[in-house]
Amino acid sequence: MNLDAHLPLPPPADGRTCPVRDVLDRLGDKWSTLLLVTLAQGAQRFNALARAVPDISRRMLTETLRHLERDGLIWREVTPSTPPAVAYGLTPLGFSLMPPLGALIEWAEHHQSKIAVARERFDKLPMRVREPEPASSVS
Amino acid sequence: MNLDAHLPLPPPADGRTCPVRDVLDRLGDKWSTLLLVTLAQGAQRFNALARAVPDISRRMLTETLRHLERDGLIWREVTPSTPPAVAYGLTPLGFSLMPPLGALIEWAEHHQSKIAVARERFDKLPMRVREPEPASSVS
DNA sequence: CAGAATCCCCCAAGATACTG
DNA sequence: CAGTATCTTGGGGGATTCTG
Repeated sequence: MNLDAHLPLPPPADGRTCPVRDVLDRLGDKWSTLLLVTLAQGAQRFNALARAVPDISRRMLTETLRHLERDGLIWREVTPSTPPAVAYGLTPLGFSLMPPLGALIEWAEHHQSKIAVARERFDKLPMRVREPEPASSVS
Repeated sequence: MNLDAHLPLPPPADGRTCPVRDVLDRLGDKWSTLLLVTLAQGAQRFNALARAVPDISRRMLTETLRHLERDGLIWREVTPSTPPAVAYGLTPLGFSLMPPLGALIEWAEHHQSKIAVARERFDKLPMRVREPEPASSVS
């Protein structure tokens, strides 16, 4: 398998100036991915999103949506009625993220059982199997 | 675009029991992705990894490697010589993650400029453009 | 309805020092 | 060389309360 074809990372060593880090860090926070996936099914209003992701606090919902909007991944539309209605949806840029993101999610779904097994095996290891005692033939 | 084809998420709303979260959370931490990508170029020894990723502390390097090993994404091989030599490399499971992960990285590289522009635009917004004063026609 | 503001806690992660 | 052990801090994120 040619990995370079998949991993054209010019500066993989430098973490500070690497712009890829910025993007990946965002996706790595607790709610961004989940919200993007939810919005991929269609534009939603604020409370609809809150219901779709029950365990998110209002604060984090607002904050995460703000970040995603800032990055241009979602749009925000205010209908100034009373009470106001605010809708969110994916931008074209946001939609363009879906295929790779979906692929990653599919990978996770497809291999979750293997990972669970690996974790179980690792955890029941006697803790010193990985560190074989240094042959005590010293005396 | 058919998003369901990319996003077969049975329980997208439940965050606690969703096993996809576990996996994605790991990839979302500060060093996992970078180490996986580095190891994709070939197995490396501990200090070689430390040199390849200069700004990681030894503690985080050890800890992140341990997590990845626990998840079955990388293997760890101890050669009990003096001084000991420990090598790390991707397992088949780890390699299987590379295509989707590489795709995500490519997406990030390809769209970083758009994101940068979006952020700039957002940040120079007068802060109240997004919140038009509610038409006070309520009487 | 859609947030803003505030308080608080936990832990990821850095720095430093020691070891087989 | 390849790690531990300990101390410390920033900020991510929860709970709660207030408002237009």
